[in-house]
Amino acid sequence: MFSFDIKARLSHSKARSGIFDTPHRKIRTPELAIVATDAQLKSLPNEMLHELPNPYFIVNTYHTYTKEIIPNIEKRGGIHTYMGLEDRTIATDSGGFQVFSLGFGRKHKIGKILPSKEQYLAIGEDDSANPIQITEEGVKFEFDGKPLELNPEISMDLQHKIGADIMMAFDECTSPLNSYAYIKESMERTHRWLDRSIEAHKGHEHRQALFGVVQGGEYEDLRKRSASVVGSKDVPGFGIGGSFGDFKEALGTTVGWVTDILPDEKPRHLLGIGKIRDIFAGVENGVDLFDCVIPTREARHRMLYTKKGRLYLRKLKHLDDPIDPQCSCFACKEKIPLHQLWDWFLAYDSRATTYMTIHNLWFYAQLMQEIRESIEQKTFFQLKETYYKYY
RNA sequence: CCAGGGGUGGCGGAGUGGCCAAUCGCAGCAGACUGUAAAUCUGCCGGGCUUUGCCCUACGGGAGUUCGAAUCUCUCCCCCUGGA
Repeated sequence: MFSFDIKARLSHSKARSGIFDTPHRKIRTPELAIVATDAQLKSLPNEMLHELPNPYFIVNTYHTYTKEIIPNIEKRGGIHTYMGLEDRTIATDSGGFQVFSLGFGRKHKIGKILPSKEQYLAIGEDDSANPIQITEEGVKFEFDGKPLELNPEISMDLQHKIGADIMMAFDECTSPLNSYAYIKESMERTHRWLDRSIEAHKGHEHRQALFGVVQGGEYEDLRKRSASVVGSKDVPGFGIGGSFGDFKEALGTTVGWVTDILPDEKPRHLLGIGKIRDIFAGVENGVDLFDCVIPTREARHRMLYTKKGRLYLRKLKHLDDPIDPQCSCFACKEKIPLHQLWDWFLAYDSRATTYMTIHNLWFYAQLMQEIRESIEQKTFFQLKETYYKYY
């Protein structure tokens, strides 16, 4: 269980394809996890989940905890039966990301990827009035008026209850606005939290794979330090989190510092990354697993993924054609015309976002398969060229 | 025919003498979205320009009052609600 077999490697690159054996499925890598924050996909009825082509999903511990979904998951005997996905690999995020996204990130209305240097200078570092208190012990916050707490032990306990195949160690995701000193301090705390996560996970190793998470922001020395500390732990795989630099091209380089040091024979999951260019950059730098809200969120925002790039439904709303005649998703197979999707959208008919979500998920499933095959057939760089024309 | 209430930008609907080219919502146009507080958010949205400003045309039509009117008066047209 949790063996990782690398099937093919690409020369002049760190890219590899492989098979990660998890209790519910052997997933072929590279693969992207679809984000099901509340143990369900937004805009998609649970009954339809098992009809999706995607083999890998990720559920959020923070949200299932605060919304008290976990007891229901337990009652159904775990996340796989709860979601009706007995034959898929499911991961859980630790809740650590919310420390950032609901704390510092929300205060500054910023994601972990910095939009521009100007914004950085305009905002500066200011961590006052962070609604979430972070200490060595863990994190205290309020939800719906009631005080709650999250720390490595609590996160592990909750993730055990959810029962996913892959779990993430409890970490803190820092912002590009944080100082070097803060990112270093936070990273070291994340390392200590990793030891506590591993300790709290004892006895569950056969059933659930705990991934240690590498942090260190955009700094080479911190990333390398984190990779060597986290990489030395006896865990079956690794997450790579945080921000990767103040311009998008830095992602590959930053990830590369980490994957050079992490044990080669274990899988790496690049947390929360999923733009198409970034997937290619990640794969090229030795990433095996990804997860991202982009396919689902953008579908709800009427952005359709096709081989010819991202398409605004708004601009195609008069067309009688399906989204992509080559695609085999439900929307395209049923030849649902673009104008119909638009009419549904205007009428607040959920079929609009449901079909668009399904389409984008199909697109990403297909993309990941093409990437795997291209590594095995040594055509990865041609494939990358093709996609870079439109993405 | 009488009484009352209305007619505002593509639509809905504010405004009732100057700060009104006119709040706001919808639709329209452009963009964003990376371990999901997101079917969300941002910008534009009468026309033209030398676009932190200027000019033109505009709040049913016309005529007035006034330094100044979408806002007041008169008149005409149209719509709605009661009553003959």
